[in-house]
Amino acid sequence: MAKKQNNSLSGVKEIARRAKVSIATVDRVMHNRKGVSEATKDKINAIIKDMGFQPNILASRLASKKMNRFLVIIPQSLENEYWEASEKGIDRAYSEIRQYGITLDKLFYDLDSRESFSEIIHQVSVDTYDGVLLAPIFFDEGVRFAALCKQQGIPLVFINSDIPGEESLSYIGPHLFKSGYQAGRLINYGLKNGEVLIVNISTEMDTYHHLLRKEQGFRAYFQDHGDVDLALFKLDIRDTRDEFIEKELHAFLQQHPTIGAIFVTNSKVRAVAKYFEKFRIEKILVGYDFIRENIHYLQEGLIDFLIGQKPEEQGYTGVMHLFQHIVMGAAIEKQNFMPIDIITKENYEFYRN
Amino acid sequence: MAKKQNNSLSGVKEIARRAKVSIATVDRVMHNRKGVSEATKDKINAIIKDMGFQPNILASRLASKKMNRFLVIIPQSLENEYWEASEKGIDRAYSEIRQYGITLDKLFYDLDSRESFSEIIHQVSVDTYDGVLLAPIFFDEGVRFAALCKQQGIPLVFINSDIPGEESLSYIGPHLFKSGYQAGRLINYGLKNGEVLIVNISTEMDTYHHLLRKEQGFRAYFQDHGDVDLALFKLDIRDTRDEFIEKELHAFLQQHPTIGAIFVTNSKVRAVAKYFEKFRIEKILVGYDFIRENIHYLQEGLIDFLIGQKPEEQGYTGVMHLFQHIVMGAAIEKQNFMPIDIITKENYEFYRN
DNA sequence: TTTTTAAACGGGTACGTACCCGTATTAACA
DNA sequence: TGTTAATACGGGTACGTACCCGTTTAAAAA
Repeated sequence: MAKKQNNSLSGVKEIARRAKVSIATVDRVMHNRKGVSEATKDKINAIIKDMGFQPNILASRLASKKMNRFLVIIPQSLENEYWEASEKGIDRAYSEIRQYGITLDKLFYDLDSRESFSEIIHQVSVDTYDGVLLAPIFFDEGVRFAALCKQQGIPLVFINSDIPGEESLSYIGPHLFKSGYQAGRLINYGLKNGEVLIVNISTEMDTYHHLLRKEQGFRAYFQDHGDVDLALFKLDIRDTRDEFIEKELHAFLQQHPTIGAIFVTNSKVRAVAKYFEKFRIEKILVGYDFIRENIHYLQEGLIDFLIGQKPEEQGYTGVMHLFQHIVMGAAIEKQNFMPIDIITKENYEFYRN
Repeated sequence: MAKKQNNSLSGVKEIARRAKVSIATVDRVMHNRKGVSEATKDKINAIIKDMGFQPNILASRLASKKMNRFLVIIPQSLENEYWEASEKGIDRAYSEIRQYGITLDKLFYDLDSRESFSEIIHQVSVDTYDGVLLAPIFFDEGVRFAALCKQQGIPLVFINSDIPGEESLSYIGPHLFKSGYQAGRLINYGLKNGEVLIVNISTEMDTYHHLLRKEQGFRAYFQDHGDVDLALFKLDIRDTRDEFIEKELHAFLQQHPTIGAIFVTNSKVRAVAKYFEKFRIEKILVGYDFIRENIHYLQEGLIDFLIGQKPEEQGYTGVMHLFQHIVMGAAIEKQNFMPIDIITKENYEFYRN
């Protein structure tokens, strides 16, 4: 069963023995510190390569006692299941790596307040951190913050939404355009007759911009499949209160009774489902995010498909990327798109966000 | 940036100081070894609880040098992408935990040969292992092996297919019935007219049994949704060669030209797609597994949906469960169903198996 | 040549825990 | 009371790596 190890022919000690130098010198080479002649450096590197030597991370972390500080800046998760999941993923990652000497600070901003974000990035001293995870909802401020990190040489990981041109360690999040494209397919596949309506529900301009990308993907699907010549209607709702949404929807659908399917570009699909329930409307309904109310309407059969964006995994992966890069010195994929998950009444119970 | 730790008010040393005993005694209590009086044991336990002490796993593993041996028994992955993925997941998990002093042996049997499996379980000395991961394709032999492990007190994890009544640490794999149910939904949602055909392609009885569970789920969907009164046809093909499959399919479809959708209960869906391609047939086609050929036909638009069973994750999770339980002493979920992933032409590029 | 100075390297200790081995303490029995 | 034997405990070393500090060696300057 559980036995003891035997090998003393591995590790830095063995390398030192083979190279006829001390452990300290091997160590210097491994961390490319100065104080080693080119000759011995080459010899040691050759031996390391030959042995396929992998340093013992346990011993390494134990001995170094190096502490790394990570900073996380995400929207408040209060009453927001999506960001709650994201934070959960962050916490899960943290619990796995804290024993490696990581500390993690979390800062939250208000999803509806650009100022709250601005405030945070002005108050925090980024240079006290070794890595930052950011959900850059607000574009301009995000750009400024990224520039700051770059200048300080601090690795920055984006989750949920990307700021393309900006330098960053990696992006982890959905491919908005293609998830909209996927929604197009799902609706086109099932639609027997009638027209299609796209609904954007948002008050903030920045978040609206994300919805537009999904809408573009959605429209692209129907353009690419012109065999079905279908009218695509669009409705922008600038208020997130249920009554307001209901009113706008109702007005629109009175005017366009032939609508057969609705695509809601975010998690507010629940409000549309609620409206459907109230007026006993049966249309194809597709929206976003694995959150309680949406799942409820999925069960009820009012929502046909939800597209999941894996916020939990985004948070987890984001922190892990920082860890892999900063602590383990590993190379990181620059673009890391989440899978476009299709959630239905039949498979939601097995779904992992 | 990266600084040093400061705390010397944690760890066994601090416990020893508070309890006015030596580190060795604290250690004895923590591993409940004998040689400690009840009084001091209680005192130390109280302090541990009070401090909320968590032993440093790094130091612990480093010092103990305890080796754990895991055994993995799965089908040969040669020319089988599904099991190839599974093995990849196992290897990924192994590479993450090997530094904790784990060694892992892999044994492979032939998916088409019950004897090859029988042979393995008779030759291996299970008692030299601390945990076993098994893909129990062959039912009876699986039962026997599970009994053996139970008798020896060795934790056993099943992946891919479960042996219900049997004692095991956990099961990790798909919910066959519900994945079939999901397929039913997908077909019913998209089917404009025509009838539905279920195709089982398998030569081995044991694997056929798994297909049956999916078929049952599929049928259940149509029973639960009687509003669509639809004929469900069924075709069993007992040979996995493409020509044979083509012939059987062709014969059947000549007789039943009104079939509008086909559900193939395993990864052999590629053969049906190939047939569709050859004869330029356009019907809804749903099948299983994220493997190269299937993806190809997905791209071509010949397969509409693939249901993924996450073999890579199954393998990974399986090994990790053993590790969590045996090394970390953590509690493990007994049932661990994989998500029922829906893969389409639009989202396959982001899919992770 | 001698002195200065930097480069190149080795010795040794520490990280937090595991566990061997030896000793002090106490109980049990002759 | 002395002897034995178990019980209770402490000292100390090891795990593999990091890194401080000191010493040797060689090159440059005097």
